[in-house]
Amino acid sequence: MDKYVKILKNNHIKITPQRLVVLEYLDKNCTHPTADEIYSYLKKKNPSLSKTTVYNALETLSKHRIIQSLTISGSELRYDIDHGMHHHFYCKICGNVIDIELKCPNIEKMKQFGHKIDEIHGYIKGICKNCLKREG
Amino acid sequence: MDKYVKILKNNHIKITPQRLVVLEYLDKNCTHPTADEIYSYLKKKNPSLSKTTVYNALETLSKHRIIQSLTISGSELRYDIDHGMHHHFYCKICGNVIDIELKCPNIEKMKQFGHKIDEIHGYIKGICKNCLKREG
DNA sequence: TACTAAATTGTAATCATTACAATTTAACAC
DNA sequence: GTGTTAAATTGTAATGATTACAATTTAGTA
Repeated sequence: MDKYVKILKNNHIKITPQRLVVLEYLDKNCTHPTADEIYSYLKKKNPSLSKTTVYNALETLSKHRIIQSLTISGSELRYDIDHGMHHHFYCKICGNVIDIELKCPNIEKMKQFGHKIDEIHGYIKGICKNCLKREG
Repeated sequence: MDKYVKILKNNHIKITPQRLVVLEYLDKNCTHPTADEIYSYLKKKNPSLSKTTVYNALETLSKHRIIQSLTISGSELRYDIDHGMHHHFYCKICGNVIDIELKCPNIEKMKQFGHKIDEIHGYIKGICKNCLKREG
């Protein structure tokens, strides 16, 4: 069975072609795209696709923890296939979001506060390696 | 000399009453308010205050690292006096943002990636202690 | 194959933030 | 103190991401 069909089935999510292409896009493009970037790309091969559907699919997938939304840029949400704990770096110049493969050693300590923890995000902001080189 | 005047002077920021009240508000209210919350409150005693001015003041103060903006909620920016490294907890039910006084032990490890690091944000999302109690 | 709840679609609305032009003011020189 | 000027403030209009909603279509099941 198709990989993405299986993921939706396992999560008891109704299988639709729209959800499948959104999920596939996120699985194959680790660029942390915005909803609009996903929509614009998929629209080419799926002309009937609606942007609202992309938003709906992203919400459904997020709810089931298949993907996660990143608030790192502050002006729009970006999306990421959920592949284990890692952090993110946001470059203020080029706007790219880069995975930072570090675990958070604080997770255990968080428990002491008594809140129920669902998500942990580590956002680092600055200027990326490439932009540093280019800008001198 | 007034505490807030001194902060602006030290940062070579032109002193205006609008900037002073915004800074004072953030210093005295550690509730991580939105621009609109700051504006609404200050407007009462400063009827001529414009929301654009609040945004401008927040941007100026952020640029000089006197305050920082939090992208934790995803739908609006929240502001915080910059009082040393700490994390933030966002309650998905009541919307409150709570300080989490934990240092990030990863800061040293970040250097290996070669990016210039300006800001580090630790965002934890879930359900806060109070909402857990209330909702059972 | 038919049924039904749920998903998709397109349009319109919302809301935080930014752009911009006109007016006012802080800081500085005299 | 007064005059000058660049910068700040103000109000309005524009932008842009996201959400609301109603009509249509469809996935999953009997």
